[in-house]
Amino acid sequence: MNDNPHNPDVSSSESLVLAQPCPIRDVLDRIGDQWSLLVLLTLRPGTRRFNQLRREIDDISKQMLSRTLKQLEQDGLVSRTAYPEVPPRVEYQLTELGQSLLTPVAALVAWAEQHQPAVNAARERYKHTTAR
Amino acid sequence: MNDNPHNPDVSSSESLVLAQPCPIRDVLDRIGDQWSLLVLLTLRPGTRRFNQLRREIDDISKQMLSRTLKQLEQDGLVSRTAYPEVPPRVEYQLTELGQSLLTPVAALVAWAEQHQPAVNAARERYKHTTAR
DNA sequence: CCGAATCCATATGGATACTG
DNA sequence: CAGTATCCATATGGATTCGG
Repeated sequence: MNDNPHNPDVSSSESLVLAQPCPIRDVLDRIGDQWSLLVLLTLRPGTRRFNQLRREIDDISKQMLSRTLKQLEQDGLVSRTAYPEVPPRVEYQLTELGQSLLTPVAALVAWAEQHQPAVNAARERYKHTTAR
Repeated sequence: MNDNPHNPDVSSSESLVLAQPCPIRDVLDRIGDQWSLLVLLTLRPGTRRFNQLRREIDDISKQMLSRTLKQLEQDGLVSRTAYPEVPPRVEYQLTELGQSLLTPVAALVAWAEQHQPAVNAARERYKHTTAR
C-alpha cells in the first residue's frame, strides 16, 4: 500500500492530491478544453460582444462559443450582460475571479513559450531513438 | 481551416496569444487531459515503477497509464529506464523539464484550491438565477 | 444579433485478453 | 512485471437549422 506522508489515509485506498471528485480537476478541465482559455484571454483586454468574440477568435463556431461562455459564466469567471434592445446586444467581460485565474495561467503560458524548444527537441529525439 | 475571408485584421488588433498551431496548446493539451497531470504529480516525490504508479493513482487502467507515460516521455517530461531483468523492471522519473513544469502547475493548483469556494458559489448562484 | 436545438463525426477513455 | 492489441462506450466539437 501507499504510505504517502502528506496524505491522510482514507478508509478507501485513495491516495493522491487529486482524488476523483476534485476541485483541481474542475479548473483544469475548464482551461484544458479547446476554447475556454482562448476566450478568457480574448476577454482580457476588456468587454466584448458575442459576435465580436467570434470574429476575434475567428475559427470558433457559434455553438462552441455559446457553450464555452455559458460554462465560464456558470463558474463565475465571466459575466454576461444582456441589453433589452432590438436587435439584442450581449456583452461579456471577465469577472475578478476570471482575472485572478489569468495570473497562474500566464505563468503556464510563459513556461510553454520558454520550453517549447526543449519539448520539440525531446520529440525529435524520441523519433530518432526509435527501435520501437 | 483558418484564413476566413471576412476576417478583420488580426495583426493590428490584440495579437492572439494562442494562434491555432500553437505551442501553448501543446502544453495545455498535455496537462489538460485526464491523467498526465496526475501522473506528473505522482512522480514528484521520486522514481516510481509502472505498477507502483498504477496502485498510487489507483483508478487508472494499464492502458491509459501506458499511453500517458509514453506521451510524457515523448515530450521529455518523464524519463523511462528499463532494467534487463526477469521479471522486467521499469522505472519512471521526472526529468528536469518535467520538474520545471510543476512550478507553474502548482500555482494553478493553488488557485484552484483557494478559489474553489468562489467557483462553487457561482455555480449555486447560477442555478438559482436561472429561469425556472 | 444572440443563442438554443438537432444531428453527426471524431477523439478520448476504458475493459479485457494477449505477449515477452 | 510491463506493457500492446482489440474492441467498445461516451465525451467533445462542429454544421446546420430554428427561434426570440
